[in-house]
Amino acid sequence: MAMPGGDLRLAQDRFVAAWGQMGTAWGISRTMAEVHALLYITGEALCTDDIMARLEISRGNASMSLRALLDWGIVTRAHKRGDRKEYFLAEQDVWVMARAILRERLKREVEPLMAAMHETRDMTRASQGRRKDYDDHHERLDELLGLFEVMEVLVQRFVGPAGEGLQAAATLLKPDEP
Amino acid sequence: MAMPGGDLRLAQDRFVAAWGQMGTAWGISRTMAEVHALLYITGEALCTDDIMARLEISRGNASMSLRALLDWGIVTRAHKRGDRKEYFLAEQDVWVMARAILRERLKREVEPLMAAMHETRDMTRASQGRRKDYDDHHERLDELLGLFEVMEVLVQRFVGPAGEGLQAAATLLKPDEP
DNA sequence: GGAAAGTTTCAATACCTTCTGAAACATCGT
DNA sequence: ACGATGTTTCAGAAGGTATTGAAACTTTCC
Repeated sequence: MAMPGGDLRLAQDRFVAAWGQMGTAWGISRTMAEVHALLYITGEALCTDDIMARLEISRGNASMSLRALLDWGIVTRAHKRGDRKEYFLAEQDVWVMARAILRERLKREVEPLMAAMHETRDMTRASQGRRKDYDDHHERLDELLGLFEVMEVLVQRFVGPAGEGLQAAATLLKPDEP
Repeated sequence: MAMPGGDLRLAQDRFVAAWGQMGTAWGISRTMAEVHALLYITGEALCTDDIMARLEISRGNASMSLRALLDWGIVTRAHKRGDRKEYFLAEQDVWVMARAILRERLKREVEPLMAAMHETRDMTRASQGRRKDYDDHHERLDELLGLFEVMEVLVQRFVGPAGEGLQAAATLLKPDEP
């Protein structure tokens, strides 16, 4: 019975805000998350000016965020016939989206950490097997490296190239619950 | 060949720095991550002053970070006989640690988001089935909610109360590779 | 009970990331 | 080739979170 029309926009705004919030909590700039949220929830191809207007952000900010989203592979360029303006479209398959995000974060943040841990371990290799404190140190590093390796395999397996794995695994897991 | 003794400390510092860096990238304060890293990698029970000295941070900061780590359940209090000072010890089982971290973040960041998405969907329920744009909007929200639900189940299943699931799953997955 | 040792809180400050706005740059149509 | 339209970059400003340092509070021991 409410007047229909404005509430869709309100709902979109709510979603954009929530998604933006989540972004900040996970180390993604709020605007970047909001731009993505807007493109996803509208499902439309929007141009930079549309985004600027809707989110009330500057051109520079919009441009930077769009570039980053393109880098992440969760937004693609689109063109409208007879219009040389560039439009942007969010990946609509949430599984593809999740894959892209996980892959990117794994590459950017987890792999450097693992490399650092390996280097850290090498720093004290000379004293290995001669002193308990050094051995304990190595074991702790190895435990952590093991954890990350397993997680990496899991992620790559589920959201890697094949992709449908996650879905299958999830349904496979559910029946076990009472 | 290198003089042994100092290099363990250097290696620990390296690890602390790397872990701290990772923290910031995932929305955890650098200091909190560093305190945790220090406690984990030394494996020792350290008191606030030890941590302050080693990390060169203020008392207030150390206190806040320790409190947060206790809240997360990845650091516990420890007492030394004949010393009324409080010491802190990091959880040494990396699987327990991972479980605690995932559980906490799920609760703090994912669940509020899901709640917001449900609310968002309810905001436009009135127009459901009457206009295509509204229906598309609902479908997009449902897709995303579905993704999060599956991920939640996965995480809860693997790192939930039972705990050893992840390890098993990982070894189960590995053989598939060529 | 009171001094000493330990712990927590909080307003002020520092720091760092994000954002703006404008200028430089690129591309297209005529 | 030139003007018009669209895009990127960047130095400076804004904003927000993390950190400090000191004061308030708590506990323990004599």
